[in-house]
Amino acid sequence: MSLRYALLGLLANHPASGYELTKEFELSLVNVWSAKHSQIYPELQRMANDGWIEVGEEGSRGRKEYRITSKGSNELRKWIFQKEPKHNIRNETLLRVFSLWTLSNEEAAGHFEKMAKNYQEIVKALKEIDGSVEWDASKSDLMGRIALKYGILCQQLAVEWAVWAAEQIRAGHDATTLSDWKSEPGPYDSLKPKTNLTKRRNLGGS
Amino acid sequence: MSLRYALLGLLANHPASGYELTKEFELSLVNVWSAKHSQIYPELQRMANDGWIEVGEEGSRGRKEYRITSKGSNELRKWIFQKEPKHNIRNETLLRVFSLWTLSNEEAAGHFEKMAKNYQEIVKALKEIDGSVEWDASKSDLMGRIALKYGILCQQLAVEWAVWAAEQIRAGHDATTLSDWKSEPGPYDSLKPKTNLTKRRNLGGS
DNA sequence: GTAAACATGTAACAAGTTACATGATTGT
DNA sequence: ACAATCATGTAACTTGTTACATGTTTAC
Repeated sequence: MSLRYALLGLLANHPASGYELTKEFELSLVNVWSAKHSQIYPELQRMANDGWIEVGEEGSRGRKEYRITSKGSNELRKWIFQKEPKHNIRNETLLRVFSLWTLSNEEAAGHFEKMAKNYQEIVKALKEIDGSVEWDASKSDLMGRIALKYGILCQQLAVEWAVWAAEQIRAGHDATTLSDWKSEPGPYDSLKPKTNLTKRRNLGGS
Repeated sequence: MSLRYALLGLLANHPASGYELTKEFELSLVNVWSAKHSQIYPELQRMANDGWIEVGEEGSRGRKEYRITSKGSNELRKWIFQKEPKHNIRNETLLRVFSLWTLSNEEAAGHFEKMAKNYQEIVKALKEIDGSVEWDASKSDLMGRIALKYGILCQQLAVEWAVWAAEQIRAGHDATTLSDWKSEPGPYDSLKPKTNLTKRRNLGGS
Protein backbone atom coordinates (compact mmCIF):
# COMPACT_ATOMS: atom_id res chain seq x y z
CA MET A 1 0.00 0.00 0.00
CA SER A 2 3.00 2.32 0.20
CA LEU A 3 2.71 3.28 -3.44
CA ARG A 4 -0.71 4.68 -2.71
CA TYR A 5 0.64 6.94 0.03
CA ALA A 6 3.60 8.00 -2.05
CA LEU A 7 1.18 9.18 -4.72
CA LEU A 8 -1.06 10.76 -2.12
CA GLY A 9 1.86 12.70 -0.66
CA LEU A 10 2.77 14.09 -4.05
CA LEU A 11 -0.85 15.00 -4.81
CA ALA A 12 -1.15 16.68 -1.42
CA ASN A 13 1.48 19.12 -2.66
CA HIS A 14 -0.21 19.91 -5.95
CA PRO A 15 -2.63 18.30 -8.44
CA ALA A 16 -0.96 16.27 -11.15
CA SER A 17 -1.55 13.77 -13.92
CA GLY A 18 -0.33 10.19 -13.88
CA TYR A 19 2.29 11.17 -16.37
CA GLU A 20 3.62 13.94 -14.17
CA LEU A 21 3.56 11.73 -11.10
CA THR A 22 5.59 9.15 -12.99
CA LYS A 23 8.16 11.85 -13.70
CA GLU A 24 8.21 12.93 -10.06
CA PHE A 25 8.87 9.35 -9.03
CA GLU A 26 11.85 9.22 -11.35
CA LEU A 27 13.19 12.58 -10.26
CA SER A 28 12.67 12.83 -6.55
CA LEU A 29 11.50 9.47 -5.19
CA VAL A 30 13.71 7.12 -7.17
CA ASN A 31 16.05 6.60 -4.21
CA VAL A 32 13.18 6.10 -1.79
CA TRP A 33 10.37 4.33 -3.60
CA SER A 34 10.34 3.52 -7.27
CA ALA A 35 7.31 2.90 -9.48
CA LYS A 36 6.61 2.60 -13.18
CA HIS A 37 3.70 4.19 -15.00
CA SER A 38 2.14 0.76 -15.46
CA GLN A 39 1.73 0.54 -11.71
CA ILE A 40 0.85 4.19 -11.17
CA TYR A 41 -2.07 4.51 -13.61
CA PRO A 42 -4.17 1.64 -12.23
CA GLU A 43 -3.41 2.69 -8.66
CA LEU A 44 -4.68 6.21 -9.37
CA GLN A 45 -7.87 4.69 -10.74
CA ARG A 46 -8.32 2.65 -7.59
CA MET A 47 -7.63 5.67 -5.40
CA ALA A 48 -10.20 7.70 -7.30
CA ASN A 49 -12.61 4.79 -6.89
CA ASP A 50 -12.03 4.89 -3.14
CA GLY A 51 -12.60 8.64 -3.06
CA TRP A 52 -9.09 9.49 -1.89
CA ILE A 53 -8.46 11.57 -5.01
CA GLU A 54 -10.61 12.90 -7.84
CA VAL A 55 -10.17 14.03 -11.41
CA GLY A 56 -10.09 17.81 -11.62
CA GLU A 57 -9.74 19.05 -15.15
CA GLU A 58 -9.20 16.86 -18.17
CA GLY A 59 -6.69 18.39 -20.56
CA SER A 60 -5.66 17.65 -24.09
CA ARG A 61 -4.30 14.26 -25.18
CA GLY A 62 -6.56 12.61 -22.62
CA ARG A 63 -4.69 14.18 -19.71
CA LYS A 64 -6.44 13.66 -16.37
CA GLU A 65 -5.36 15.90 -13.55
CA TYR A 66 -5.94 14.27 -10.19
CA ARG A 67 -6.27 16.19 -6.94
CA ILE A 68 -6.45 14.98 -3.38
CA THR A 69 -9.79 14.95 -1.56
CA SER A 70 -10.33 15.70 2.12
CA LYS A 71 -10.78 11.98 2.66
CA GLY A 72 -7.39 11.46 1.02
CA SER A 73 -5.79 14.07 3.28
CA ASN A 74 -7.15 12.29 6.32
CA GLU A 75 -5.82 8.96 5.10
CA LEU A 76 -2.39 10.47 4.50
CA ARG A 77 -2.30 11.86 8.01
CA LYS A 78 -3.41 8.54 9.47
CA TRP A 79 -0.61 6.79 7.58
CA ILE A 80 2.04 9.21 8.85
CA PHE A 81 1.02 8.67 12.46
CA GLN A 82 0.59 4.91 12.45
CA LYS A 83 3.59 3.35 14.16
CA GLU A 84 4.65 0.47 11.95
CA PRO A 85 6.92 1.78 9.18
CA LYS A 86 7.98 -1.75 8.23
CA HIS A 87 11.36 -1.95 6.61
CA ASN A 88 11.36 -3.81 3.30
CA ILE A 89 15.09 -4.19 3.27
CA ARG A 90 16.31 -5.63 0.00
CA ASN A 91 19.93 -4.62 -0.48
CA GLU A 92 21.38 -6.66 -3.29
CA THR A 93 24.80 -5.09 -2.93
CA LEU A 94 24.99 -6.10 0.70
CA LEU A 95 23.57 -9.52 -0.10
CA ARG A 96 26.52 -10.09 -2.38
CA VAL A 97 28.92 -9.29 0.44
CA PHE A 98 27.65 -12.41 2.18
CA SER A 99 28.96 -14.50 -0.69
CA LEU A 100 32.32 -12.79 -1.12
CA TRP A 101 34.04 -15.29 1.16
CA THR A 102 33.95 -17.65 -1.83
CA LEU A 103 36.46 -15.40 -3.63
CA SER A 104 40.19 -14.96 -3.07
CA ASN A 105 41.24 -12.10 -0.81
CA GLU A 106 42.49 -10.20 -3.82
CA GLU A 107 39.17 -10.62 -5.64
CA ALA A 108 37.12 -9.72 -2.59
CA ALA A 109 39.15 -6.60 -1.86
CA GLY A 110 38.82 -5.61 -5.50
CA HIS A 111 35.09 -6.09 -5.26
CA PHE A 112 34.85 -3.72 -2.30
CA GLU A 113 36.98 -1.17 -4.10
CA LYS A 114 34.65 -1.31 -7.06
CA MET A 115 31.71 -0.90 -4.71
CA ALA A 116 33.37 2.17 -3.23
CA LYS A 117 33.66 3.63 -6.71
CA ASN A 118 30.01 2.95 -7.48
CA TYR A 119 28.87 4.50 -4.23
CA GLN A 120 31.10 7.51 -4.89
CA GLU A 121 29.37 8.06 -8.21
CA ILE A 122 26.00 7.99 -6.51
CA VAL A 123 27.22 10.53 -3.96
CA LYS A 124 28.37 12.77 -6.79
CA ALA A 125 25.03 12.47 -8.59
CA LEU A 126 23.05 13.22 -5.44
CA LYS A 127 25.21 16.21 -4.62
CA GLU A 128 24.64 17.52 -8.11
CA ILE A 129 20.91 17.24 -7.58
CA ASP A 130 21.23 19.04 -4.25
CA GLY A 131 23.21 21.79 -5.91
CA SER A 132 21.01 22.18 -8.96
CA VAL A 133 17.62 22.30 -7.28
CA GLU A 134 16.33 25.78 -6.57
CA TRP A 135 15.19 25.01 -3.08
CA ASP A 136 12.59 27.39 -1.77
CA ALA A 137 11.41 28.14 1.76
CA SER A 138 8.42 25.81 1.53
CA LYS A 139 7.95 23.00 4.02
CA SER A 140 7.85 20.41 1.26
CA ASP A 141 11.25 21.54 0.02
CA LEU A 142 12.60 21.36 3.55
CA MET A 143 11.53 17.73 3.86
CA GLY A 144 12.79 16.93 0.39
CA ARG A 145 16.18 18.33 1.18
CA ILE A 146 16.34 16.59 4.56
CA ALA A 147 15.60 13.30 2.81
CA LEU A 148 18.21 14.00 0.16
CA LYS A 149 20.72 14.80 2.89
CA TYR A 150 20.14 11.36 4.33
CA GLY A 151 20.73 9.78 0.96
CA ILE A 152 24.00 11.62 0.47
CA LEU A 153 25.31 10.83 3.96
CA CYS A 154 24.32 7.21 3.67
CA GLN A 155 26.07 6.70 0.36
CA GLN A 156 29.10 8.59 1.60
CA LEU A 157 29.25 6.29 4.59
CA ALA A 158 29.03 3.34 2.20
CA VAL A 159 32.07 4.63 0.31
CA GLU A 160 34.13 4.84 3.48
CA TRP A 161 32.87 1.46 4.65
CA ALA A 162 33.78 -0.25 1.38
CA VAL A 163 37.25 1.30 1.42
CA TRP A 164 37.71 0.18 5.01
CA ALA A 165 36.55 -3.34 4.16
CA ALA A 166 38.99 -3.60 1.26
CA GLU A 167 41.81 -2.45 3.54
CA GLN A 168 40.89 -5.00 6.18
CA ILE A 169 40.88 -7.81 3.68
CA ARG A 170 44.16 -6.78 2.09
CA ALA A 171 45.69 -6.55 5.56
CA GLY A 172 44.69 -10.18 6.06
CA HIS A 173 42.30 -9.51 8.92
CA ASP A 174 39.54 -11.89 9.90
CA ALA A 175 36.33 -11.39 11.88
CA THR A 176 38.18 -11.62 15.19
CA THR A 177 40.89 -9.10 14.31
CA LEU A 178 38.91 -6.45 12.39
CA SER A 179 40.06 -2.93 13.14
CA ASP A 180 37.36 -1.13 15.06
CA TRP A 181 36.64 1.78 12.77
CA LYS A 182 34.12 4.54 13.52
CA SER A 183 33.11 3.02 16.81
CA GLU A 184 31.54 4.72 19.80
CA PRO A 185 33.97 7.24 21.34
CA GLY A 186 35.61 9.47 18.76
CA PRO A 187 35.00 10.33 15.13
CA TYR A 188 37.28 8.71 12.59
CA ASP A 189 39.40 6.88 15.16
CA SER A 190 40.66 4.21 12.85
CA LEU A 191 42.97 1.34 13.50
CA LYS A 192 42.59 1.02 17.23
CA PRO A 193 43.55 -2.30 18.82
CA LYS A 194 40.44 -4.45 19.01
CA THR A 195 38.69 -5.35 22.23
CA ASN A 196 37.89 -9.05 22.28
CA LEU A 197 34.36 -10.29 22.13
CA THR A 198 33.20 -13.85 21.75
CA LYS A 199 30.23 -15.29 23.54
CA ARG A 200 27.85 -17.50 21.62
CA ARG A 201 27.11 -18.11 18.00
CA ASN A 202 23.81 -17.34 16.38
CA LEU A 203 24.70 -15.84 13.04
CA GLY A 204 25.39 -17.00 9.53
CA GLY A 205 28.57 -18.90 9.00
CA SER A 206 29.28 -22.49 9.85
CA MET B 1 16.25 -13.91 -8.76
CA SER B 2 18.12 -12.54 -5.74
CA LEU B 3 16.45 -14.97 -3.38
CA ARG B 4 17.97 -17.80 -5.36
CA TYR B 5 21.48 -16.39 -4.92
CA ALA B 6 20.92 -15.64 -1.27
CA LEU B 7 20.06 -19.31 -0.75
CA LEU B 8 22.95 -20.39 -2.92
CA GLY B 9 25.37 -18.30 -0.88
CA LEU B 10 24.20 -19.90 2.33
CA LEU B 11 24.38 -23.39 0.84
CA ALA B 12 27.88 -22.67 -0.45
CA ASN B 13 28.91 -22.35 3.18
CA HIS B 14 27.34 -25.60 4.33
CA PRO B 15 24.50 -27.96 3.37
CA ALA B 16 21.19 -27.16 5.02
CA SER B 17 17.49 -27.89 4.99
CA GLY B 18 14.83 -25.40 3.99
CA TYR B 19 13.93 -25.08 7.61
CA GLU B 20 17.47 -24.19 8.59
CA LEU B 21 17.80 -21.75 5.71
CA THR B 22 14.62 -20.04 6.85
CA LYS B 23 16.19 -19.62 10.28
CA GLU B 24 19.38 -18.26 8.77
CA PHE B 25 17.36 -15.71 6.83
CA GLU B 26 15.74 -14.55 10.04
CA LEU B 27 18.98 -14.44 11.96
CA SER B 28 21.62 -13.12 9.65
CA LEU B 29 19.98 -11.87 6.45
CA VAL B 30 16.91 -10.18 7.88
CA ASN B 31 18.44 -6.73 7.44
CA VAL B 32 19.67 -7.47 3.93
CA TRP B 33 17.13 -9.72 2.23
CA SER B 34 14.11 -11.21 3.90
CA ALA B 35 12.19 -14.31 2.87
CA LYS B 36 9.56 -16.57 4.39
CA HIS B 37 9.56 -20.34 4.29
CA SER B 38 6.67 -20.26 1.84
CA GLN B 39 8.95 -18.63 -0.69
CA ILE B 40 12.07 -20.60 0.24
CA TYR B 41 10.72 -24.15 -0.11
CA PRO B 42 9.45 -23.80 -3.69
CA GLU B 43 12.59 -21.92 -4.71
CA LEU B 44 14.77 -24.75 -3.40
CA GLN B 45 12.72 -27.18 -5.47
CA ARG B 46 13.25 -25.08 -8.58
CA MET B 47 16.97 -24.78 -7.87
CA ALA B 48 17.25 -28.53 -7.48
CA ASN B 49 15.32 -28.89 -10.72
CA ASP B 50 17.85 -26.65 -12.44
CA GLY B 51 20.73 -28.64 -11.00
CA TRP B 52 22.13 -25.78 -8.93
CA ILE B 53 21.66 -27.74 -5.73
CA GLU B 54 20.82 -31.34 -4.86
CA VAL B 55 19.32 -33.28 -1.98
CA GLY B 56 22.03 -34.96 0.05
CA GLU B 57 20.66 -36.97 2.91
CA GLU B 58 17.03 -37.11 3.92
CA GLY B 59 16.62 -37.05 7.67
CA SER B 60 13.76 -37.67 10.03
CA ARG B 61 10.50 -35.74 9.84
CA GLY B 62 10.91 -35.48 6.06
CA ARG B 63 13.98 -33.32 6.41
CA LYS B 64 15.78 -32.75 3.11
CA GLU B 65 19.32 -31.50 3.32
CA TYR B 66 20.29 -29.58 0.21
CA ARG B 67 23.87 -29.05 -0.89
CA ILE B 68 25.30 -26.90 -3.65
CA THR B 69 26.47 -28.52 -6.89
CA SER B 70 29.45 -27.42 -8.96
CA LYS B 71 27.00 -25.87 -11.40
CA GLY B 72 25.55 -23.91 -8.49
CA SER B 73 28.98 -22.72 -7.45
CA ASN B 74 29.64 -21.47 -10.95
CA GLU B 75 26.34 -19.64 -11.04
CA LEU B 76 27.08 -18.00 -7.70
CA ARG B 77 30.43 -16.79 -8.95
CA LYS B 78 28.87 -15.46 -12.16
CA TRP B 79 26.33 -13.56 -10.10
CA ILE B 80 28.98 -11.96 -7.89
CA PHE B 81 30.93 -10.72 -10.88
CA GLN B 82 28.10 -9.44 -13.02
CA LYS B 83 28.05 -5.65 -12.79
CA GLU B 84 24.41 -4.70 -12.26
CA PRO B 85 23.59 -4.89 -8.55
CA LYS B 86 20.29 -3.06 -9.05
CA HIS B 87 19.11 -1.22 -6.00
CA ASN B 88 15.52 -2.03 -5.07
CA ILE B 89 15.22 0.91 -2.79
CA ARG B 90 11.98 0.84 -0.84
CA ASN B 91 12.43 2.86 2.30
CA GLU B 92 9.04 3.45 3.85
CA THR B 93 10.48 5.53 6.68
CA LEU B 94 12.11 7.91 4.23
CA LEU B 95 9.00 7.92 2.07
CA ARG B 96 7.08 9.27 5.03
CA VAL B 97 9.53 12.12 5.39
CA PHE B 98 8.33 13.38 2.01
CA SER B 99 4.87 13.87 3.48
CA LEU B 100 5.88 15.44 6.78
CA TRP B 101 5.49 18.95 5.40
CA THR B 102 1.75 18.43 5.86
CA LEU B 103 2.25 18.44 9.64
CA SER B 104 2.96 21.32 12.01
CA ASN B 105 6.61 21.97 12.83
CA GLU B 106 6.04 20.60 16.30
CA GLU B 107 4.53 17.39 14.93
CA ALA B 108 7.21 16.96 12.29
CA ALA B 109 10.05 17.50 14.77
CA GLY B 110 8.41 15.02 17.11
CA HIS B 111 8.20 12.54 14.27
CA PHE B 112 11.93 12.79 13.62
CA GLU B 113 12.67 12.39 17.31
CA LYS B 114 10.61 9.24 17.38
CA MET B 115 12.46 8.01 14.32
CA ALA B 116 15.75 8.65 16.08
CA LYS B 117 14.57 6.52 18.99
CA ASN B 118 13.55 3.70 16.68
CA TYR B 119 16.85 3.77 14.85
CA GLN B 120 18.69 3.82 18.18
CA GLU B 121 16.92 0.64 19.20
CA ILE B 122 18.00 -1.03 15.99
CA VAL B 123 21.59 0.05 16.62
CA LYS B 124 21.40 -1.44 20.06
CA ALA B 125 20.02 -4.72 18.76
CA LEU B 126 22.65 -4.97 16.03
CA LYS B 127 25.43 -4.23 18.48
CA GLU B 128 24.13 -6.96 20.73
CA ILE B 129 24.26 -9.38 17.84
CA ASP B 130 27.81 -8.29 17.03
CA GLY B 131 28.78 -8.80 20.65
CA SER B 132 27.06 -12.13 21.13
CA VAL B 133 28.25 -13.91 18.01
CA GLU B 134 31.33 -16.04 18.47
CA TRP B 135 33.05 -14.84 15.35
CA ASP B 136 35.69 -17.18 14.07
CA ALA B 137 38.58 -16.65 11.68
CA SER B 138 36.67 -17.99 8.65
CA LYS B 139 36.20 -15.88 5.56
CA SER B 140 32.44 -16.19 5.78
CA ASP B 141 32.49 -14.75 9.28
CA LEU B 142 34.68 -11.92 8.08
CA MET B 143 32.14 -10.98 5.40
CA GLY B 144 29.26 -11.42 7.80
CA ARG B 145 30.86 -9.09 10.28
CA ILE B 146 31.75 -6.53 7.62
CA ALA B 147 28.12 -6.53 6.48
CA LEU B 148 26.91 -6.18 10.05
CA LYS B 149 29.31 -3.28 10.56
CA TYR B 150 27.66 -1.53 7.65
CA GLY B 151 24.25 -2.05 9.18
CA ILE B 152 25.33 -0.64 12.51
CA LEU B 153 27.02 2.41 11.01
CA CYS B 154 24.10 3.09 8.72
CA GLN B 155 21.55 2.98 11.50
CA GLN B 156 23.78 5.06 13.74
CA LEU B 157 24.01 7.65 11.00
CA ALA B 158 20.22 7.58 10.74
CA VAL B 159 19.95 8.37 14.46
CA GLU B 160 22.18 11.41 14.11
CA TRP B 161 20.41 12.51 10.95
CA ALA B 162 16.97 12.30 12.55
CA VAL B 163 18.16 14.27 15.59
CA TRP B 164 19.68 16.88 13.30
CA ALA B 165 16.46 17.10 11.26
CA ALA B 166 14.37 17.62 14.39
CA GLU B 167 16.73 20.37 15.52
CA GLN B 168 16.57 22.10 12.16
CA ILE B 169 12.79 22.07 12.18
CA ARG B 170 12.52 23.30 15.75
CA ALA B 171 14.97 26.08 14.91
CA GLY B 172 12.58 27.15 12.16
CA HIS B 173 14.97 26.47 9.31
CA ASP B 174 13.83 25.90 5.74
CA ALA B 175 15.50 24.25 2.75
CA THR B 176 17.51 27.40 2.00
CA THR B 177 18.81 27.90 5.52
CA LEU B 178 19.55 24.31 6.63
CA SER B 179 22.69 24.03 8.72
CA ASP B 180 25.32 22.17 6.77
CA TRP B 181 26.02 19.21 9.00
CA LYS B 182 28.59 16.50 8.26
CA SER B 183 29.62 18.00 4.95
CA GLU B 184 32.79 17.52 2.90
CA PRO B 185 35.90 18.83 4.73
CA GLY B 186 36.10 17.62 8.29
CA PRO B 187 34.42 14.94 10.32
CA TYR B 188 31.64 16.06 12.62
CA ASP B 189 31.95 19.76 11.78
CA SER B 190 28.46 20.76 12.69
CA LEU B 191 26.68 24.05 12.39
CA LYS B 192 28.87 25.79 9.86
CA PRO B 193 27.40 28.80 8.06
CA LYS B 194 25.83 27.58 4.83
CA THR B 195 27.19 28.31 1.39
CA ASN B 196 24.40 29.38 -0.93
CA LEU B 197 23.32 27.25 -3.83
CA THR B 198 20.36 27.74 -6.09
CA LYS B 199 20.40 27.05 -9.80
CA ARG B 200 17.46 25.30 -11.36
CA ARG B 201 14.59 23.23 -10.11
CA ASN B 202 14.02 19.62 -11.00
CA LEU B 203 12.94 17.99 -7.78
CA GLY B 204 9.75 17.31 -5.89
CA GLY B 205 7.80 20.16 -4.44
CA SER B 206 6.23 22.83 -6.60
C1' DG C 1 -0.02 -36.19 27.54
C1' DT C 2 1.07 -32.02 25.72
C1' DA C 3 3.60 -28.09 24.29
C1' DA C 4 7.43 -26.55 21.69
C1' DA C 5 10.18 -27.02 18.06
C1' DC C 6 11.13 -29.45 13.82
C1' DA C 7 9.83 -29.97 9.11
C1' DT C 8 7.51 -29.25 4.62
C1' DG C 9 4.43 -27.89 1.70
C1' DT C 10 0.21 -25.28 -1.13
C1' DA C 11 -3.29 -21.54 -2.22
C1' DA C 12 -4.82 -17.08 -2.62
C1' DC C 13 -3.59 -12.72 -2.87
C1' DA C 14 -0.83 -8.29 -3.33
C1' DA C 15 2.85 -5.81 -5.32
C1' DG C 16 6.03 -4.88 -8.89
C1' DT C 17 8.29 -5.41 -13.71
C1' DT C 18 8.45 -5.91 -18.63
C1' DA C 19 6.37 -5.78 -22.74
C1' DC C 20 2.70 -4.58 -25.69
C1' DA C 21 -0.40 -1.10 -27.63
C1' DT C 22 -2.26 3.29 -29.01
C1' DG C 23 -2.81 7.94 -30.06
C1' DA C 24 -2.18 13.41 -29.69
C1' DT C 25 0.65 17.50 -29.70
C1' DT C 26 4.74 20.26 -30.23
C1' DG C 27 8.89 21.72 -32.29
C1' DT C 28 12.06 21.57 -36.21
C1' DA D 1 7.45 14.89 -42.62
C1' DC D 2 9.45 13.40 -38.65
C1' DA D 3 11.07 12.95 -34.06
C1' DA D 4 10.41 13.89 -29.40
C1' DT D 5 7.53 14.22 -25.81
C1' DC D 6 3.10 14.00 -23.87
C1' DA D 7 -0.35 10.89 -22.33
C1' DT D 8 -2.83 6.68 -20.97
C1' DG D 9 -3.71 2.28 -20.66
C1' DT D 10 -3.61 -3.37 -20.54
C1' DA D 11 -1.51 -8.20 -20.39
C1' DA D 12 1.63 -11.48 -18.95
C1' DC D 13 4.73 -12.55 -15.81
C1' DT D 14 7.65 -12.56 -11.51
C1' DT D 15 8.20 -11.80 -6.81
C1' DG D 16 6.73 -11.59 -2.18
C1' DT D 17 3.17 -12.06 1.78
C1' DT D 18 -0.46 -14.14 4.47
C1' DA D 19 -3.02 -17.84 5.50
C1' DC D 20 -4.06 -22.58 5.33
C1' DA D 21 -2.71 -27.42 6.08
C1' DT D 22 -0.31 -31.39 7.86
C1' DG D 23 2.55 -34.43 10.34
C1' DT D 24 6.92 -35.79 13.45
C1' DT D 25 10.10 -35.65 17.22
C1' DT D 26 11.85 -34.07 21.57
C1' DA D 27 11.68 -32.48 26.21
C1' DC D 28 9.10 -31.87 30.32
